[in-house]
Amino acid sequence: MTAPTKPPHTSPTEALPGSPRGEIRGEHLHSPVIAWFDEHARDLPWRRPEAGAWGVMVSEFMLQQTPVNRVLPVYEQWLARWPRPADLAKEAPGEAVRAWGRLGYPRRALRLHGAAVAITERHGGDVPTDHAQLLALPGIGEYTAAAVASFAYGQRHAVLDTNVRRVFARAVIGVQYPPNATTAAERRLARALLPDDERIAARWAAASMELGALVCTAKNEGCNRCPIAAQCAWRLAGKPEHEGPPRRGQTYAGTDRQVRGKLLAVLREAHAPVPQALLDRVWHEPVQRARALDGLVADGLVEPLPGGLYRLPLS
DNA sequence: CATGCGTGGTG
DNA sequence: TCACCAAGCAT
Repeated sequence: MTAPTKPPHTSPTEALPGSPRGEIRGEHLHSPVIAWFDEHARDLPWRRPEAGAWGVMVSEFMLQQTPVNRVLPVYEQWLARWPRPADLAKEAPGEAVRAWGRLGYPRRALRLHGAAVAITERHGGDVPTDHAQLLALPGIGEYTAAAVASFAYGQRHAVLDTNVRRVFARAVIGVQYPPNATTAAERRLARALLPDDERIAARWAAASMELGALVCTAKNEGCNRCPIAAQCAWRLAGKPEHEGPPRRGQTYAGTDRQVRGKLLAVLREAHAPVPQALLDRVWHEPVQRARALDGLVADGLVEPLPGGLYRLPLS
């Protein structure tokens, strides 16, 4: 459940900026943000009651690094085809990869399939409610475990995604962007800001995330629409620009990732084993091409067959 | 803890 | 145009 070997911190509120006497527990943020959420929350299918925990979990996998608009149609197909974890667990993993389409990072499809198998075997086919059990599933990390427990089951967890981190960085810390990697100080802050009441905490988690997604965006932030603009430390400081080294951008053109994407696209479209010669056409450079294909096989995304044939994995 | 991992939209 | 970005995870 809780992290085992954490040295006792001094005062949990000691390191909170703008919290001279530790009275910052978020009361001045909760009400306006939740009220804003009640008014402006998007009507997303995984937020409807009928989505259930499985719907929430599928959406969270798909939303890991992929925008909502591209997730929506795939999510609908996925839930219609595999309405319960056991339905997906029965399929070959390659079918999950195929149905993933062009969402990107297809290892997520493999992990979601693996999670469905584990849920079927270990949890009687029901998405576990326990945070630690969620965390133990493939493809579920700190964020997703908290998100499923909070959104699907209404539990009280600090849900710290990139949107929330940005909202906290601005509203509380007073800087434009959060650190590259999530820090202990951010986790501490998120826990300190979590409302005591379980139901309100779950609402707060969704609301603060939505605020970061719709208003407190990375670029072109909409302070004029922000319910906590009056209390925002960053805005009050005159919205200073991010200092320090620019965060490393993700190059793509010419990388193995691009080659892997092209190879997998061929295999997704094929419904019979594909000869090597067909895969060779996607990339001119043989060394990189071979490395990319080997990587896909090593990741379990591609299954090699005798005779130089390849397909999406049957097992 | 820095890297690798897809894809398409956008200013 | 092209760099940057979008609800992370595993290693």
